Amino acid sequence: MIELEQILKKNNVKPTAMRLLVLQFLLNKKSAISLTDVEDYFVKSDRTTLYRTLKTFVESELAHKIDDGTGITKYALCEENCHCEIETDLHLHFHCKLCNETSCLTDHKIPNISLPKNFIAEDVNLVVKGICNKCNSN
Amino acid sequence: MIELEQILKKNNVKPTAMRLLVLQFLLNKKSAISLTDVEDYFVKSDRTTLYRTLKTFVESELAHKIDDGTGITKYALCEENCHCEIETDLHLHFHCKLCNETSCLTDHKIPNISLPKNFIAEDVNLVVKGICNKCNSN
DNA sequence: TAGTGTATGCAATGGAAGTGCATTAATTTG
DNA sequence: CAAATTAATGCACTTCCATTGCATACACTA
Ligand SMILES: [Mn+2]
Ligand SMILES: [Mn+2]
Ligand SMILES: [Zn+2]
Ligand SMILES: [Zn+2]
Repeated sequence: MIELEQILKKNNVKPTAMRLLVLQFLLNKKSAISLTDVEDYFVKSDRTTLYRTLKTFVESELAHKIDDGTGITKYALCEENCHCEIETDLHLHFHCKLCNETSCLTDHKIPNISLPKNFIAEDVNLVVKGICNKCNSN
Repeated sequence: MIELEQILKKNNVKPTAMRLLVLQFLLNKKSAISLTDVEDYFVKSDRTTLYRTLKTFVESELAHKIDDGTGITKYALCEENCHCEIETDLHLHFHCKLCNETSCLTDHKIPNISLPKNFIAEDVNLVVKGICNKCNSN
């Protein structure tokens, strides 16, 4: 678990006990998680602490926030060397209506969007809703 | 203003006084509006009525809901013959960080999104945030 | 005109994000 | 090591918006 510490330190986040645990939790998840998910798992910790832990992760570019349209903010760890850049890092997010899971399709980068004259793009959010591969095979 | 009635009737919405007024309000707006926008304009009407009016419009495909990432639901009238179909009707939405306005770029349809094997797309939300043409020229 | 269904208004609820402040833990400094 | 400073945590509270329940008013039909 020294590795966990390294990850945090690399991003200039002090490795507190709580942060290590939340990081581990995130690492184990293949799909994006909500604050409530973390809260339900770490029942003994305070919601605010968990909230701020996630916030810290996002601010230090360890994780990114996902607005999947459900109204509940999701979080997922960033890929190695991600800086959430619009051209290189931003990717498609998929929300399954059946299992209700949101996942990062990191291989599917946001396509180039042409905008009308004089519009400047600084951020893009692309969410596809539908049925995921797991639910589709049932 | 008989035209307004026609629009509502065409979509099987009974043309009450309130609905006609809200429809007119939407027609006059070039950018998307929030429930609070409507509420601020029609100060004498109840918020719930306005809320349900917008809901009715969305359900009868007269308008569409827009999740622009601000956390505040926006509404805009649909184009003629729109059925909010994923291939033909869904379009790009732009949110300006400066003037805080969200607009429908109806000429910019959602590009074809390739998904991994066995994923089914049923809905897509594409929002670009940045600086709009008006704010850019200042 | 009576009766039925829909629309409206008011009050209350719910869910989630975010903040203020006191307390505790960690770190720095003398 | 002890005192002082800084950072992290926990608890209570707030805010904001979406949504619902229910009573009343209105519109339309038989
Ligand atoms: Mn992602
Ligand atoms: Mn639109
Ligand atoms: Zn699924
Ligand atoms: Zn603008």
